[in-house]
Amino acid sequence: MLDPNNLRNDLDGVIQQLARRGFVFDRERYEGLEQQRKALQVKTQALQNLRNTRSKAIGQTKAQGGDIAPLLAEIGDLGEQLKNSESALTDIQVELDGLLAEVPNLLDAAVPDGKSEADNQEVSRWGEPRSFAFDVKDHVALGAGFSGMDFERAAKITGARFVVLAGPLAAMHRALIQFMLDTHTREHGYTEVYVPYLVNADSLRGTGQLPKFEQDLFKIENDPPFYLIPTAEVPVTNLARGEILSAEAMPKKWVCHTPCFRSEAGAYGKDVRGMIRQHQFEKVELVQMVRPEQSADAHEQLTGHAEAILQKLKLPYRKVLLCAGDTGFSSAKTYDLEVWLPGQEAYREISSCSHFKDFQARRMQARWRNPDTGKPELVHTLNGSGLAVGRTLIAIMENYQQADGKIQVPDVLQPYLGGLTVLG
RNA sequence: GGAGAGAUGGCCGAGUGGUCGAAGGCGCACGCCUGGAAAGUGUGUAUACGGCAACGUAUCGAGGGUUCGAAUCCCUCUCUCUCCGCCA
Repeated sequence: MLDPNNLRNDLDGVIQQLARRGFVFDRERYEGLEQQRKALQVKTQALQNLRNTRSKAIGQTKAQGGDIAPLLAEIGDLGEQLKNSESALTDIQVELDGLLAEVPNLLDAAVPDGKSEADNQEVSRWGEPRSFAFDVKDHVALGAGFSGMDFERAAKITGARFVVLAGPLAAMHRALIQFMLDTHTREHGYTEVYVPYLVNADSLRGTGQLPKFEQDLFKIENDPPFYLIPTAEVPVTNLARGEILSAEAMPKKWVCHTPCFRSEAGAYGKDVRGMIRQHQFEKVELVQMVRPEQSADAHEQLTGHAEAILQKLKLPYRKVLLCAGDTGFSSAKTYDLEVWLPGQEAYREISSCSHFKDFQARRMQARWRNPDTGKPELVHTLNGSGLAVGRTLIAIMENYQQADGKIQVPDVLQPYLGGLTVLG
């Protein structure tokens, strides 16, 4: 949610900034609603004031043993008027909230212009893509080679865009989760949390998936409805919803492993081969809640924490700053980390690290008490994948493959696999 | 799933129709006292919206209702706790 004061004071500026995303702000509707809101609010409060003073007078008169009949007569249809005014005000506010809930965050000044992925800005590269003396296979072919990756059976059990992993691949998948969690908790200062995988609508509104992106979610009929989490960002960030954190408790740094569920509506035909785009996948997520003045630094650090995993696994990657058109709804600034996939001869997204500033915090009312002012203020939230586990598995398979179709185990993972050095 | 008890400010806790945004205590902040500290003592101590301000309005788990007036009465829901059942 944008700062309502910002909208009132600098509407032109806000509209201009939103245009960078290609978002068209309905100025006329907003101004109309805002005007009505103001008028109705003033009117409603005046009526409430009248009711309060009259009622108080009745109370006093009664306490003194006076006759309240004339006072009661004076009230007339005040109650009716007030009720009408209040409900009109509520209607306007609901409409206004609905309008504002679908407005994306303002972009950070550093975000480059652009419409799509093609306009993203490469910031840096790490590692050298390996050259192979044999024909490289992609992860699907490699997985089929030792029967560790089975899409047919997954389709039988459930449907398209699911996978069954078996044997050493399943073990490495698990080892990766463990390795990532250990690294972030032991070396980067995060606190591990375990959270629900089903969340309510308020949580999704808090982080920005609702109301606009319901089609991307799996919804469970329940009263009230539950949703399968599309990312741990939702339950973890919402830990602070409606709370006021003490200054000493900041910054909050949480790491959380969860499965993630995405309906991938609108992604038909995209990445249909293999494990790149699934309805269910595992992710280790980093979430931070920091003081506003520290959030820019925290964003760089958090991205570095995700990079550290790729570096320890010796996987070549590049860091990309997303352009205006490719930056997500709630984010002010996003870095993607893209890992090199020899099977595709391309860098593919494996982590997305976003800085939301106070956009999510305002939706959630996640605050901290600023010792300088003594007042509660909105926190800044950040998160990033550290990393997407399935895609990391793929990257290891493709980058560490041997001519015989077997896969070397990265050094850092060997302790997690009982010293195993080769899969296959 | 069955039975019962609850939800009030940072915390504890009073308050069953009127001047209650809410007694009292704890905590916290500032001051007094002190050589310094403890104790004692004084004052202050929620959030949001509107307003330049004075101030006004709302909020006692949430939503609805009754009433001139609701923390207090009624209805629905949510959550917490206790006991029974069931289960990993």
